[in-house]
Amino acid sequence: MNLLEKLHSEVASLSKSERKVADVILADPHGAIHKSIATLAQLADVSEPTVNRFCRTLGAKGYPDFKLQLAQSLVKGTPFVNRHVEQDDSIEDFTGKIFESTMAALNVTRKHIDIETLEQAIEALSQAKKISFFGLGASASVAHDAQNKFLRFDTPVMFSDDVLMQRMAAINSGPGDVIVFISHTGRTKALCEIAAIARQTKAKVLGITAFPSPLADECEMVLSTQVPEDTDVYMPMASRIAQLVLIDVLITGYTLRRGPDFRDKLRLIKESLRDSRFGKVDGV
Amino acid sequence: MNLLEKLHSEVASLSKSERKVADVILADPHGAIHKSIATLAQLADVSEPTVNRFCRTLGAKGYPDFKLQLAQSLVKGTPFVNRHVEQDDSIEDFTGKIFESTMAALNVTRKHIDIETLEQAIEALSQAKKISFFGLGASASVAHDAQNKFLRFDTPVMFSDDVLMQRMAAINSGPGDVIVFISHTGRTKALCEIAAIARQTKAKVLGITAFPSPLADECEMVLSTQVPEDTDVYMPMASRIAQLVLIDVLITGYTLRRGPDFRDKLRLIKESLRDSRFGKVDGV
DNA sequence: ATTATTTTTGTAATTTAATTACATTTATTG
DNA sequence: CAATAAATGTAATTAAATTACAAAAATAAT
Repeated sequence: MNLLEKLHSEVASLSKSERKVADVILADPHGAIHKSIATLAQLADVSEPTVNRFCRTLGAKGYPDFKLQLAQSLVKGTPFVNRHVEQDDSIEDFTGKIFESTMAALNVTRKHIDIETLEQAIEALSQAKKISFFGLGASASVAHDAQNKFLRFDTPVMFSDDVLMQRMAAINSGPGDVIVFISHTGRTKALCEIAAIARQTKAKVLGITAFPSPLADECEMVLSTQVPEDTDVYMPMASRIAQLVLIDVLITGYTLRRGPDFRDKLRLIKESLRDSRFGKVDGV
Repeated sequence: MNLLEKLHSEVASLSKSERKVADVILADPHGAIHKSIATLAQLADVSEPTVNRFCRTLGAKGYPDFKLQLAQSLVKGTPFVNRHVEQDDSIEDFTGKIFESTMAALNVTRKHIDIETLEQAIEALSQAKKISFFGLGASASVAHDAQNKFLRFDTPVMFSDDVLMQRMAAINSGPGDVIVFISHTGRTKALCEIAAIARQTKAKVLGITAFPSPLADECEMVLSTQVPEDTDVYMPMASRIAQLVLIDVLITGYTLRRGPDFRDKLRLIKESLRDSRFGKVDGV
């Protein structure tokens, strides 16, 4: 709870003089942060120590600290809150909510990311003989995207959103191969079975999925993207974005691990794409 | 521009002693807001007036005002800064940078989003006889994802990452159809040509792409996702995320526009997927 | 109702912090 | 290598915040 909210909720329990101070501040919080304790005391018609005590009552160390906290609580935005879309939202409303929820999801994912697993995953990828990305439904496009990124390197990479193909590929994998399973829920039966098969071949199995979940159990390494989401009515949105950003992180780690000479190759690929574009070359 | 950003961008133009002050603050901005001018001067090994002058250089009224502004710019946890990944970054470092850059990109996109175009686009989609999503390379997976989302409704939807297929589909489109072109650069020649063809058929052409750009010129409606990015060495990451979130916004608008009875259908689809999963049903 | 006790508030003194004026040093240029 | 301008520091001044204590108000108990 920030200071301003606290102030609102505690005015009732303040003493008479302290409430006078609170009133002056609440009337113009933005102005208050530039007032000295003397000015504020005068405006509230109380003594300076009263203002000081008031600050301490609100949990601040003193008047300057109080102003600091007040200033911080006045910063507008209150972003990163996962608010649900309502039927009568205006376009601005739900657009803002979606962007904010997505950012909130990214924030949560970043905070809970397991660096150790990430390190293992990057290590495994950079030493892989072959890399595969498997996903179904909405997660298929995430897997597709991952393949697209890794296609720029010289390690063989495949992607599939077909259960039979995935099963066959899993059976034919072996030590040194990395198979990445992508799933929002981690509960898709077909994918769990395939992950189990893949593990028996001693291939490295990485899950980008919910934890805990049946799929996570089958994986050697798990990067968790569990994000609280309103999945009842709408479809997974924010969690899929989190998955994609995780893949961005993986590929960045992979690129860095492979060293600078590798980056020259990337530049070559970019140049080879130039002819298909109008002027000013850029990424795809 | 908040104080912290300003500080970052102006360190270069500061004098030697002032830069020492800046360094101390940048090393621990959160700590700085609780230091007195004397402590800070001591840490930076400069005199107190130097700190004071430093504050004025940054546009503050004095030291207390500077602290106030600094406190405010620290509220969001210092995200939203587009910092580049460096060769010797640790995993924590570049992970943080990627997440932050992505969030920064989303923030920029949200701010610059054209609500009017968005409204037109949602209107067009909800009345479409057929919806197509076209993209190439990395943007193909974005288009793929969009198709996946719209497949849950009763409007015919297609996706293609094949230039010939796209061309044929464009020729066979007509009034009432909506074709969405997705491209990071907006400079892919093949896609521009197809967009031009599509327009001649009187189909509604929506671009999710950079503006201004050759592709944007061919589109009736453009949702811009131009994001400053380090595209020289690595591949487009943040801008693709912005495109995906825009699609989330479009589909949310579409769903809301179609009304509550429509949402029951969504629930039916979800239930039909239940059998393919272990326990606790959820989105895909 | 009145006194004792606690709580609240204010006055004045003290301490701490920030700023100003001016001197000195350091860099810059002809 | 002067001469000038810019940058930095010292010391004095002013402003701000806090503390200690006393007075007043409110509450409780007899």
